[in-house]
Amino acid sequence: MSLDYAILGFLNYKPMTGYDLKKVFDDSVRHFWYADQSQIYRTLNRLNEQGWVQREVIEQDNRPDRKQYSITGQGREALQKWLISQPAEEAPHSSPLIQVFFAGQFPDEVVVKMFEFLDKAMDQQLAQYGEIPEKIEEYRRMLHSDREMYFWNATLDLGVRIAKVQQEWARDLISDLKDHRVPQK
Amino acid sequence: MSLDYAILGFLNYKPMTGYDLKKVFDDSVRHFWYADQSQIYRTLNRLNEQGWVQREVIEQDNRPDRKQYSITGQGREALQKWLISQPAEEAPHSSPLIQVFFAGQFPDEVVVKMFEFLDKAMDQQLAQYGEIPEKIEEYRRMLHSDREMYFWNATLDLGVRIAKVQQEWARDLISDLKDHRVPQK
DNA sequence: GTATTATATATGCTATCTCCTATATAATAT
DNA sequence: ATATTATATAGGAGATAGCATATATAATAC
Repeated sequence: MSLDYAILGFLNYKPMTGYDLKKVFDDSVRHFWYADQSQIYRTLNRLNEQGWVQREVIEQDNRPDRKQYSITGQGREALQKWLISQPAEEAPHSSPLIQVFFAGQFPDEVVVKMFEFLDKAMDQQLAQYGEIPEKIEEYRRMLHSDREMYFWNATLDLGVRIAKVQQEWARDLISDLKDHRVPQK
Repeated sequence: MSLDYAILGFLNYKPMTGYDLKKVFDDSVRHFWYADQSQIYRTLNRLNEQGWVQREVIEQDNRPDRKQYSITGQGREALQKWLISQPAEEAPHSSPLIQVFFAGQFPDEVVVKMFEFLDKAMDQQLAQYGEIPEKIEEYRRMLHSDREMYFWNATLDLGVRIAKVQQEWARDLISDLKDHRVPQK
Protein backbone atom coordinates (compact mmCIF):
# COMPACT_ATOMS: atom_id res chain seq x y z
CA MET A 1 0.00 0.00 0.00
CA SER A 2 1.03 3.57 -0.62
CA LEU A 3 0.89 4.50 3.05
CA ASP A 4 3.78 2.10 3.57
CA TYR A 5 5.94 4.07 1.18
CA ALA A 6 4.85 7.46 2.41
CA ILE A 7 5.93 6.43 5.91
CA LEU A 8 9.20 5.04 4.59
CA GLY A 9 9.74 8.28 2.72
CA PHE A 10 9.58 10.31 5.89
CA LEU A 11 11.61 7.84 7.94
CA ASN A 12 14.24 8.12 5.23
CA TYR A 13 14.82 11.72 6.37
CA LYS A 14 15.16 10.75 10.00
CA PRO A 15 13.84 8.31 12.63
CA MET A 16 10.40 9.16 14.00
CA THR A 17 7.60 7.86 16.20
CA GLY A 18 4.03 7.24 15.11
CA TYR A 19 3.07 10.42 16.86
CA ASP A 20 5.69 12.41 14.97
CA LEU A 21 4.60 10.89 11.71
CA LYS A 22 0.99 11.84 12.25
CA LYS A 23 2.07 15.45 12.64
CA VAL A 24 4.31 15.45 9.59
CA PHE A 25 1.57 13.93 7.48
CA ASP A 26 -0.94 16.53 8.60
CA ASP A 27 1.46 19.41 8.15
CA SER A 28 2.90 18.52 4.80
CA VAL A 29 0.91 16.07 2.67
CA ARG A 30 -2.61 16.38 3.95
CA HIS A 31 -3.62 18.02 0.66
CA PHE A 32 -3.09 14.76 -1.19
CA TRP A 33 -2.80 12.10 1.50
CA TYR A 34 -4.81 11.85 4.67
CA ALA A 35 -3.33 9.34 7.10
CA ASP A 36 -5.47 7.97 9.87
CA GLN A 37 -3.70 7.87 13.24
CA SER A 38 -4.56 4.28 14.09
CA GLN A 39 -3.56 3.24 10.61
CA ILE A 40 -0.10 4.76 11.01
CA TYR A 41 0.51 2.75 14.18
CA ARG A 42 -0.75 -0.46 12.66
CA THR A 43 1.34 0.05 9.56
CA LEU A 44 4.47 0.72 11.61
CA ASN A 45 3.95 -2.59 13.39
CA ARG A 46 3.61 -4.39 10.12
CA LEU A 47 6.63 -2.69 8.56
CA ASN A 48 8.61 -3.65 11.62
CA GLU A 49 7.63 -7.30 11.24
CA GLN A 50 8.52 -7.10 7.56
CA GLY A 51 11.95 -5.77 8.44
CA TRP A 52 11.54 -2.52 6.53
CA VAL A 53 11.84 -0.45 9.69
CA GLN A 54 13.50 -0.96 13.06
CA ARG A 55 11.95 -0.12 16.40
CA GLU A 56 13.79 1.49 19.27
CA VAL A 57 11.93 1.94 22.55
CA ILE A 58 12.75 5.11 24.43
CA GLU A 59 11.50 4.93 27.99
CA GLN A 60 9.63 7.86 29.49
CA ASP A 61 7.97 8.59 32.82
CA ASN A 62 4.33 9.64 33.01
CA ARG A 63 3.85 8.94 29.30
CA PRO A 64 3.76 5.89 27.11
CA ASP A 65 7.28 5.03 25.97
CA ARG A 66 8.26 6.52 22.64
CA LYS A 67 8.69 3.90 19.97
CA GLN A 68 11.05 5.34 17.46
CA TYR A 69 11.29 3.79 14.04
CA SER A 70 14.17 4.01 11.60
CA ILE A 71 14.28 2.78 8.04
CA THR A 72 16.41 -0.30 7.35
CA GLY A 73 18.47 -1.15 4.30
CA GLN A 74 15.69 -3.37 3.03
CA GLY A 75 13.19 -0.60 3.62
CA ARG A 76 15.29 1.90 1.72
CA GLU A 77 15.58 -0.48 -1.19
CA ALA A 78 11.85 -1.09 -1.28
CA LEU A 79 11.16 2.62 -1.09
CA GLN A 80 13.46 3.55 -3.94
CA LYS A 81 12.14 0.80 -6.12
CA TRP A 82 8.57 1.91 -5.53
CA LEU A 83 9.25 5.61 -5.96
CA ILE A 84 10.45 5.22 -9.52
CA SER A 85 7.90 2.54 -10.46
CA GLN A 86 4.98 3.34 -12.70
CA PRO A 87 2.00 4.03 -10.50
CA ALA A 88 -0.85 1.57 -10.92
CA GLU A 89 -3.73 3.77 -11.95
CA GLU A 90 -6.20 4.12 -9.16
CA ALA A 91 -9.90 3.52 -9.52
CA PRO A 92 -11.49 6.98 -9.36
CA HIS A 93 -14.19 7.64 -6.78
CA SER A 94 -15.70 11.11 -6.51
CA SER A 95 -19.06 11.35 -4.79
CA PRO A 96 -19.55 15.07 -5.49
CA LEU A 97 -19.52 14.22 -9.18
CA ILE A 98 -22.25 11.64 -8.63
CA GLN A 99 -24.34 14.48 -7.33
CA VAL A 100 -23.61 16.58 -10.40
CA PHE A 101 -24.24 13.66 -12.69
CA PHE A 102 -27.78 13.22 -11.42
CA ALA A 103 -28.46 16.91 -10.82
CA GLY A 104 -30.63 17.23 -13.93
CA GLN A 105 -33.72 16.16 -12.04
CA PHE A 106 -33.66 19.28 -9.89
CA PRO A 107 -34.69 22.80 -10.92
CA ASP A 108 -32.04 25.39 -11.80
CA GLU A 109 -32.14 27.21 -8.44
CA VAL A 110 -31.31 24.02 -6.53
CA VAL A 111 -28.45 23.14 -8.84
CA VAL A 112 -27.07 26.67 -8.67
CA LYS A 113 -26.83 26.25 -4.92
CA MET A 114 -24.88 23.04 -5.33
CA PHE A 115 -22.29 24.76 -7.47
CA GLU A 116 -22.15 27.83 -5.28
CA PHE A 117 -21.32 25.54 -2.42
CA LEU A 118 -18.51 24.04 -4.44
CA ASP A 119 -17.29 27.49 -5.41
CA LYS A 120 -17.02 28.48 -1.74
CA ALA A 121 -15.48 25.15 -0.78
CA MET A 122 -12.71 25.85 -3.28
CA ASP A 123 -12.14 29.26 -1.71
CA GLN A 124 -11.69 27.55 1.61
CA GLN A 125 -9.41 24.96 0.17
CA LEU A 126 -7.24 27.58 -1.49
CA ALA A 127 -7.07 29.45 1.82
CA GLN A 128 -5.95 26.26 3.55
CA TYR A 129 -3.33 25.66 0.89
CA GLY A 130 -2.07 29.17 1.57
CA GLU A 131 -1.20 28.17 5.10
CA ILE A 132 0.80 25.13 4.19
CA PRO A 133 4.06 26.89 3.18
CA GLU A 134 4.43 28.25 6.72
CA LYS A 135 3.92 24.82 8.23
CA ILE A 136 6.37 23.32 5.79
CA GLU A 137 8.94 25.94 6.72
CA GLU A 138 9.49 24.10 10.02
CA TYR A 139 10.61 21.08 8.09
CA ARG A 140 13.05 22.94 5.90
CA ARG A 141 15.69 22.49 8.57
CA MET A 142 14.96 18.78 8.84
CA LEU A 143 15.56 18.41 5.15
CA HIS A 144 18.21 21.10 4.74
CA SER A 145 17.71 20.68 1.06
CA ASP A 146 16.15 23.12 -1.39
CA ARG A 147 15.79 20.33 -3.85
CA GLU A 148 13.44 18.39 -1.59
CA MET A 149 11.46 21.52 -0.90
CA TYR A 150 11.03 22.14 -4.58
CA PHE A 151 9.10 18.90 -4.98
CA TRP A 152 7.13 19.39 -1.77
CA ASN A 153 5.99 22.70 -3.25
CA ALA A 154 5.27 21.12 -6.61
CA THR A 155 2.59 18.90 -5.07
CA LEU A 156 1.04 21.93 -3.45
CA ASP A 157 1.16 23.83 -6.73
CA LEU A 158 -0.79 21.06 -8.42
CA GLY A 159 -3.38 21.17 -5.65
CA VAL A 160 -3.82 24.89 -6.18
CA ARG A 161 -4.13 24.53 -9.93
CA ILE A 162 -6.77 21.82 -9.62
CA ALA A 163 -8.75 23.77 -7.04
CA LYS A 164 -8.78 26.76 -9.38
CA VAL A 165 -9.92 24.70 -12.32
CA GLN A 166 -12.75 23.23 -10.28
CA GLN A 167 -13.76 26.68 -9.21
CA GLU A 168 -13.78 27.98 -12.77
CA TRP A 169 -15.82 24.99 -13.81
CA ALA A 170 -18.35 25.58 -11.05
CA ARG A 171 -18.59 29.26 -11.97
CA ASP A 172 -19.06 28.51 -15.66
CA LEU A 173 -21.91 26.18 -14.77
CA ILE A 174 -23.48 28.81 -12.52
CA SER A 175 -23.37 31.30 -15.41
CA ASP A 176 -24.93 28.79 -17.76
CA LEU A 177 -27.70 28.12 -15.29
CA LYS A 178 -28.37 31.76 -14.50
CA ASP A 179 -28.37 32.78 -18.17
CA HIS A 180 -30.75 29.93 -19.00
CA ARG A 181 -28.31 28.15 -21.26
CA VAL A 182 -29.05 24.81 -19.60
CA PRO A 183 -31.85 22.83 -21.28
CA GLN A 184 -35.03 22.34 -19.29
CA LYS A 185 -36.78 19.01 -18.87
CA MET B 1 -21.91 4.87 0.76
CA SER B 2 -21.88 6.76 -2.50
CA LEU B 3 -22.16 3.60 -4.59
CA ASP B 4 -25.61 3.14 -3.07
CA TYR B 5 -26.74 6.46 -4.47
CA ALA B 6 -25.06 6.08 -7.82
CA ILE B 7 -26.98 2.82 -8.26
CA LEU B 8 -30.21 4.43 -7.12
CA GLY B 9 -29.56 7.28 -9.55
CA PHE B 10 -29.46 4.89 -12.50
CA LEU B 11 -32.39 2.80 -11.30
CA ASN B 12 -34.31 6.04 -11.09
CA TYR B 13 -34.14 6.18 -14.89
CA LYS B 14 -35.38 2.64 -15.33
CA PRO B 15 -35.23 -0.82 -13.73
CA MET B 16 -32.00 -2.70 -14.37
CA THR B 17 -30.05 -5.82 -13.42
CA GLY B 18 -26.62 -5.91 -11.83
CA TYR B 19 -25.22 -6.83 -15.18
CA ASP B 20 -26.87 -3.84 -16.85
CA LEU B 21 -25.62 -1.55 -14.13
CA LYS B 22 -22.04 -2.68 -14.53
CA LYS B 23 -22.23 -1.72 -18.20
CA VAL B 24 -23.82 1.65 -17.56
CA PHE B 25 -21.21 2.46 -14.94
CA ASP B 26 -18.37 1.57 -17.26
CA ASP B 27 -19.84 3.41 -20.21
CA SER B 28 -20.83 6.62 -18.51
CA VAL B 29 -19.21 7.37 -15.16
CA ARG B 30 -16.00 5.41 -15.26
CA HIS B 31 -14.06 8.65 -15.46
CA PHE B 32 -15.05 9.53 -11.90
CA TRP B 33 -16.47 6.34 -10.42
CA TYR B 34 -15.19 2.85 -10.90
CA ALA B 35 -17.66 0.26 -9.67
CA ASP B 36 -16.49 -3.25 -8.95
CA GLN B 37 -18.78 -5.94 -10.33
CA SER B 38 -19.01 -7.99 -7.16
CA GLN B 39 -19.61 -4.82 -5.20
CA ILE B 40 -22.58 -3.90 -7.38
CA TYR B 41 -24.23 -7.27 -6.72
CA ARG B 42 -23.60 -7.12 -3.01
CA THR B 43 -24.89 -3.59 -2.81
CA LEU B 44 -28.06 -4.49 -4.70
CA ASN B 45 -28.72 -7.23 -2.17
CA ARG B 46 -28.27 -4.83 0.69
CA LEU B 47 -30.42 -2.13 -0.90
CA ASN B 48 -33.10 -4.74 -1.42
CA GLU B 49 -33.02 -5.71 2.25
CA GLN B 50 -33.16 -2.03 3.17
CA GLY B 51 -36.24 -1.59 1.03
CA TRP B 52 -34.67 1.03 -1.24
CA VAL B 53 -35.00 -1.21 -4.29
CA GLN B 54 -37.33 -4.03 -5.29
CA ARG B 55 -36.25 -7.26 -6.94
CA GLU B 56 -38.12 -8.97 -9.73
CA VAL B 57 -36.83 -12.32 -10.93
CA ILE B 58 -37.18 -12.90 -14.65
CA GLU B 59 -36.68 -16.55 -15.48
CA GLN B 60 -34.45 -17.55 -18.36
CA ASP B 61 -33.31 -20.82 -19.89
CA ASN B 62 -29.61 -21.63 -20.27
CA ARG B 63 -28.65 -18.54 -18.27
CA PRO B 64 -28.92 -17.43 -14.70
CA ASP B 65 -32.28 -15.75 -14.12
CA ARG B 66 -32.22 -11.99 -14.53
CA LYS B 67 -32.79 -10.19 -11.27
CA GLN B 68 -34.21 -6.86 -12.15
CA TYR B 69 -34.19 -4.10 -9.60
CA SER B 70 -36.44 -1.07 -9.48
CA ILE B 71 -36.22 1.89 -7.14
CA THR B 72 -38.91 2.14 -4.44
CA GLY B 73 -40.55 5.24 -2.97
CA GLN B 74 -38.22 5.03 0.01
CA GLY B 75 -35.26 4.67 -2.28
CA ARG B 76 -36.27 7.69 -4.33
CA GLU B 77 -36.64 9.75 -1.18
CA ALA B 78 -33.22 8.70 0.10
CA LEU B 79 -31.67 9.44 -3.28
CA GLN B 80 -33.09 12.92 -3.56
CA LYS B 81 -32.15 13.77 -0.02
CA TRP B 82 -28.58 12.68 -0.61
CA LEU B 83 -28.21 14.34 -4.00
CA ILE B 84 -28.83 17.81 -2.61
CA SER B 85 -26.91 17.22 0.63
CA GLN B 86 -23.53 18.80 1.19
CA PRO B 87 -20.92 16.24 0.31
CA ALA B 88 -18.76 15.16 3.23
CA GLU B 89 -15.27 16.02 2.08
CA GLU B 90 -13.36 12.93 1.23
CA ALA B 91 -9.93 12.11 2.59
CA PRO B 92 -7.58 12.58 -0.36
CA HIS B 93 -5.31 9.72 -1.37
CA SER B 94 -3.03 10.09 -4.37
CA SER B 95 -0.08 7.75 -4.58
CA PRO B 96 1.45 9.36 -7.68
CA LEU B 97 1.87 12.52 -5.63
CA ILE B 98 3.72 10.57 -2.95
CA GLN B 99 6.19 9.69 -5.64
CA VAL B 100 6.57 13.33 -6.64
CA PHE B 101 6.86 14.42 -3.04
CA PHE B 102 9.89 12.23 -2.44
CA ALA B 103 11.36 12.60 -5.93
CA GLY B 104 14.09 15.00 -4.75
CA GLN B 105 16.42 12.17 -3.87
CA PHE B 106 16.75 11.13 -7.50
CA PRO B 107 18.79 12.88 -10.20
CA ASP B 108 17.09 15.12 -12.75
CA GLU B 109 17.03 12.58 -15.56
CA VAL B 110 15.11 10.07 -13.46
CA VAL B 111 12.57 12.66 -12.36
CA VAL B 112 12.11 13.91 -15.91
CA LYS B 113 11.09 10.40 -16.88
CA MET B 114 8.50 10.32 -14.12
CA PHE B 115 6.86 13.47 -15.41
CA GLU B 116 7.12 12.40 -19.03
CA PHE B 117 5.23 9.30 -18.08
CA LEU B 118 2.54 11.43 -16.48
CA ASP B 119 2.42 13.65 -19.55
CA LYS B 120 1.77 10.65 -21.77
CA ALA B 121 -0.71 9.17 -19.33
CA MET B 122 -2.73 12.38 -19.59
CA ASP B 123 -2.68 12.12 -23.39
CA GLN B 124 -4.14 8.66 -23.07
CA GLN B 125 -6.71 9.78 -20.57
CA LEU B 126 -7.79 12.64 -22.80
CA ALA B 127 -8.07 10.22 -25.70
CA GLN B 128 -10.27 7.95 -23.59
CA TYR B 129 -12.42 10.87 -22.57
CA GLY B 130 -12.85 11.64 -26.25
CA GLU B 131 -14.54 8.30 -26.75
CA ILE B 132 -17.06 8.70 -23.99
CA PRO B 133 -19.54 10.96 -25.84
CA GLU B 134 -20.14 8.20 -28.40
CA LYS B 135 -20.79 5.65 -25.69
CA ILE B 136 -23.08 8.03 -23.89
CA GLU B 137 -25.02 8.59 -27.09
CA GLU B 138 -26.59 5.14 -26.63
CA TYR B 139 -28.04 6.29 -23.37
CA ARG B 140 -29.50 9.48 -24.74
CA ARG B 141 -32.62 7.57 -25.64
CA MET B 142 -32.86 6.09 -22.18
CA LEU B 143 -32.82 9.56 -20.72
CA HIS B 144 -34.66 11.33 -23.54
CA SER B 145 -33.68 14.52 -21.83
CA ASP B 146 -31.16 17.12 -22.96
CA ARG B 147 -31.07 18.45 -19.45
CA GLU B 148 -29.73 15.18 -18.04
CA MET B 149 -27.18 15.01 -20.83
CA TYR B 150 -25.98 18.47 -20.01
CA PHE B 151 -24.87 17.34 -16.56
CA TRP B 152 -23.41 14.08 -17.81
CA ASN B 153 -21.25 16.18 -20.10
CA ALA B 154 -20.38 18.58 -17.31
CA THR B 155 -18.71 15.78 -15.34
CA LEU B 156 -16.75 14.83 -18.41
CA ASP B 157 -15.79 18.45 -19.02
CA LEU B 158 -14.33 18.67 -15.53
CA GLY B 159 -12.36 15.49 -16.13
CA VAL B 160 -10.89 17.00 -19.28
CA ARG B 161 -10.01 20.26 -17.57
CA ILE B 162 -8.26 18.48 -14.72
CA ALA B 163 -6.33 16.20 -17.07
CA LYS B 164 -5.13 19.23 -19.01
CA VAL B 165 -4.04 21.03 -15.86
CA GLN B 166 -2.09 18.00 -14.73
CA GLN B 167 -0.45 17.81 -18.09
CA GLU B 168 0.55 21.47 -18.04
CA TRP B 169 1.91 21.01 -14.56
CA ALA B 170 3.97 18.00 -15.62
CA ARG B 171 5.28 19.88 -18.65
CA ASP B 172 6.21 22.92 -16.57
CA LEU B 173 8.18 20.69 -14.24
CA ILE B 174 9.93 19.02 -17.16
CA SER B 175 10.97 22.45 -18.47
CA ASP B 176 12.26 23.45 -15.06
CA LEU B 177 14.26 20.28 -14.82
CA LYS B 178 15.68 20.48 -18.33
CA ASP B 179 16.60 24.15 -17.97
CA HIS B 180 18.29 23.45 -14.62
CA ARG B 181 15.93 25.62 -12.64
CA VAL B 182 15.49 22.92 -10.01
CA PRO B 183 17.96 23.15 -7.11
CA GLN B 184 20.50 20.36 -6.79
CA LYS B 185 21.22 18.53 -3.55
C1' DG C 1 -11.47 -25.68 -35.15
C1' DT C 2 -10.37 -22.75 -31.22
C1' DA C 3 -10.53 -18.85 -28.47
C1' DT C 4 -12.68 -15.14 -26.85
C1' DT C 5 -16.59 -12.27 -25.71
C1' DA C 6 -21.33 -11.63 -24.13
C1' DT C 7 -24.81 -13.02 -21.00
C1' DA C 8 -25.80 -13.35 -15.77
C1' DT C 9 -24.95 -13.96 -10.82
C1' DA C 10 -22.45 -15.17 -6.63
C1' DT C 11 -19.08 -16.21 -2.91
C1' DG C 12 -14.68 -16.64 -0.40
C1' DC C 13 -10.89 -14.34 1.36
C1' DT C 14 -8.07 -10.84 2.68
C1' DA C 15 -6.61 -6.31 3.17
C1' DT C 16 -7.54 -2.13 4.68
C1' DC C 17 -9.84 1.85 6.20
C1' DT C 18 -12.44 4.50 9.36
C1' DC C 19 -14.54 5.40 13.63
C1' DC C 20 -14.71 5.09 18.31
C1' DT C 21 -12.84 4.32 22.56
C1' DA C 22 -9.29 3.69 26.25
C1' DT C 23 -5.36 5.29 29.08
C1' DA C 24 -2.62 9.04 31.60
C1' DT C 25 -0.46 13.32 32.67
C1' DA C 26 1.16 18.04 31.95
C1' DA C 27 0.53 22.38 30.19
C1' DT C 28 -1.94 25.95 28.36
C1' DA C 29 -6.04 28.61 27.37
C1' DT C 30 -10.38 30.77 28.72
C1' DA D 1 -11.66 26.83 38.21
C1' DT D 2 -12.46 24.34 34.04
C1' DA D 3 -11.75 22.84 29.53
C1' DT D 4 -8.95 21.85 26.00
C1' DT D 5 -4.66 20.68 23.78
C1' DA D 6 -0.27 18.23 23.63
C1' DT D 7 2.13 14.06 24.43
C1' DA D 8 2.02 8.91 23.18
C1' DT D 9 0.11 4.36 21.82
C1' DA D 10 -3.36 0.80 20.94
C1' DG D 11 -7.38 -2.26 19.98
C1' DG D 12 -12.26 -3.52 18.85
C1' DA D 13 -15.79 -3.44 15.46
C1' DG D 14 -17.73 -2.94 11.26
C1' DA D 15 -17.83 -1.65 6.46
C1' DT D 16 -16.19 -2.09 2.18
C1' DA D 17 -13.02 -2.74 -1.48
C1' DG D 18 -10.65 -5.57 -4.42
C1' DC D 19 -9.27 -9.79 -6.42
C1' DA D 20 -9.92 -14.27 -7.77
C1' DT D 21 -12.79 -17.81 -8.89
C1' DA D 22 -17.00 -20.63 -10.08
C1' DT D 23 -20.80 -21.80 -13.24
C1' DA D 24 -22.96 -22.30 -18.01
C1' DT D 25 -24.21 -21.41 -22.68
C1' DA D 26 -24.43 -18.94 -27.06
C1' DA D 27 -22.42 -16.25 -30.36
C1' DT D 28 -18.82 -14.26 -32.65
C1' DA D 29 -14.09 -13.66 -34.12
C1' DC D 30 -9.84 -15.41 -35.98
